[in-house]
Amino acid sequence: MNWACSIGLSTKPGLVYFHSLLNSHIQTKNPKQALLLFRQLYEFNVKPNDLTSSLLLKACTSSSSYLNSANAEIEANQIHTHLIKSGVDRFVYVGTALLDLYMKLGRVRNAQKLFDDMPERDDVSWNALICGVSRNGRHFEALELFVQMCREGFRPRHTTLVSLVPSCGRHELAFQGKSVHGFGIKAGLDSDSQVKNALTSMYGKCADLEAAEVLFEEIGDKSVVSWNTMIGAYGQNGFFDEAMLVFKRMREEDVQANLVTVVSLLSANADPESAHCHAIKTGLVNNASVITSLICEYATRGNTESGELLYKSLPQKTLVSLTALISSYAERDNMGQVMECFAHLLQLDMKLDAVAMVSILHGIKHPADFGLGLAFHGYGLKTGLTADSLAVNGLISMYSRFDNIEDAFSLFSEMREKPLITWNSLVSGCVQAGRSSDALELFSQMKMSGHSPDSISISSLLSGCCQIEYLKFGEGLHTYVLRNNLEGEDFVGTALIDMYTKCGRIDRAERVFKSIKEPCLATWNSMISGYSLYGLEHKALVCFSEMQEQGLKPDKITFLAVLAACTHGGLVHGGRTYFQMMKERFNLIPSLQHCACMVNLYGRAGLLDDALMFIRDMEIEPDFAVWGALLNACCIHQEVKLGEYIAKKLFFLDSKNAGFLVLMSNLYAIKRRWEDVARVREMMRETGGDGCSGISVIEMT
DNA sequence: GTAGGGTTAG
Repeated sequence: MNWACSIGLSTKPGLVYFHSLLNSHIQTKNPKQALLLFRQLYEFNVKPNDLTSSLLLKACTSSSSYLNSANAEIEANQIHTHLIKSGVDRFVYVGTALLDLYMKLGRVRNAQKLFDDMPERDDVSWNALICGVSRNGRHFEALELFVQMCREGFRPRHTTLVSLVPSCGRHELAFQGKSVHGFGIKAGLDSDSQVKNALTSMYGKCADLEAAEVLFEEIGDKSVVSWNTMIGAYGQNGFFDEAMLVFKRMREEDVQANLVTVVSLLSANADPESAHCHAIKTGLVNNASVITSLICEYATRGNTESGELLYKSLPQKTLVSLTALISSYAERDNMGQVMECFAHLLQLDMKLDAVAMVSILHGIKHPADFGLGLAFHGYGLKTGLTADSLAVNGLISMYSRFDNIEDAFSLFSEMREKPLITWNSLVSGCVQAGRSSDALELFSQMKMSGHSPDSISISSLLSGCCQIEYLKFGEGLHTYVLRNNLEGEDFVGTALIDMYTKCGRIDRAERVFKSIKEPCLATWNSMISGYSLYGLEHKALVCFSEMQEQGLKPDKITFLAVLAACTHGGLVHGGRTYFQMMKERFNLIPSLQHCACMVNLYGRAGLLDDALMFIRDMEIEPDFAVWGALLNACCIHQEVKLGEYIAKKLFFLDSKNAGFLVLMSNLYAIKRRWEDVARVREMMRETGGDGCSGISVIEMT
């Protein structure tokens, strides 16, 4: 009662007062105060009505940080119970507000049940349902509901389209998106500028920039949102200069940039300095979203410390900014820091969403962390996150990383909507786990289910063909590539070259390579290593210089291929020169693989002293492969003494790896030292490796 | 209505 006195009320405050107070809490996005006020109603013996409840629900949905808190869900259930008890749940608009709250909490199933049980529905409740389903990533379902809504005689409004259209902003639904656009035109809803913005964005996300441009130019009153949409459309498709030009036009037309403009420009990477400058000038640099974008910029450049500092500078921590940090740790295999972030998130009373979950799962790579992966799977089941295809996708990838294909498959089969990306995850999971036949089987299933495999599916499948040397299937994929105009894609070209090389058809690999207009670095690399694999070292080296003439800078993989080519051709001097070039001209630090390659080069040429000196001068500790290369050379040149010395080293490095014993046994055999051969064979039996395990695959035609 | 954190590939 003190509270009433303090604002000068001598009599019991009426419901109207509470409503206006609730309204102000909605304005200030303060659900906690709204809930407190609602509880106080009972102290005054005031009975809330349907409007009170709907205002309370609206207040709850007004703040995203509240929706992300662990309490929100419990309180939503309490409100729901209260609504049923007081009987106000029969009002359509109250039910719709509750549905909206459940949707924003990610509880799609609860919301859907609510909708199914509604005594009556109107177009607003349909809109809320479609909007929620769409925002929760169930895009195909959103489309189905839209059709159902029309069938049941409800007339979609422009808000319906604005809710639905973002769901069509993905390649697999591009066709449906066009249909919805057509529907909008027929229904006369397309003149609305919000609808046009949504459609522009949709076309941008489907990489149909021409359609996006046409729509954008059609918008008579281009708002800052329209401009941002077009900047984003260009940026997402890699047209950074065009994004910058639109930004210039926008400024010429005196449209004030907002934070979304800055964020879009930052992610479009179009001259980040000027975007940053602009942000500072306009004061937008203090904004949390802008800072989050900067955290990402630093993270992608490997500068986690700056990211951390920026995060600490944020007055209000958000899930998005924390996710940016988490993913930069996960990327760098720093699960310790990732888990600290997770603990921090719990302290902040937040919960994971699908993106945050995926970021964490991405960092789970080492067998020791597999338990964590299982725990997060459990977390997903408990919080309902596993209904989101994005989160399931992360789980499928995680399980495949540990060769746990059965669990990946069972997650997959339980999914109602299977987006292309999930098929791709499973396909690449199978290939990585060495189960290429399963991957190829999935390919036909995915076509049967109506998906058109994209460049990612094809590149994964092609590398599966390498694994089982399945040339015929690879050729089939090549035809698919040509029929669907995917040959221009970097990944596809590279994978094709790789497949043909590994399946014994260097001629075809060469033909594919020559058909590519502008090969990227990886494509050049796979051609160079193809040549070197076939002992065509001169072709490999010509390729290497042509690549540089095109203005491309070789990387570590290029040099692995080049050094291998020199080894095959016995080009000792060349190899030495390229090794120097790699370090001095291109500032690349040689890895153990490069060093093993050099030892191999010297060793095969019989320069065992040079090989030894090379190992002595190495800046990193030589590993099994480096010493193994030298032992191999000893076999070739029948150097028993040195061989024995190296074999001892190898034994201490990894006594379980029987490879060196095979080499030693061969070495003794060449020298006809049969007693020693027998001794080594005995050791092989003791270590468990018979030294002869291996398989060959012959494709039956 | 617009963006920011994220998954699949050589």
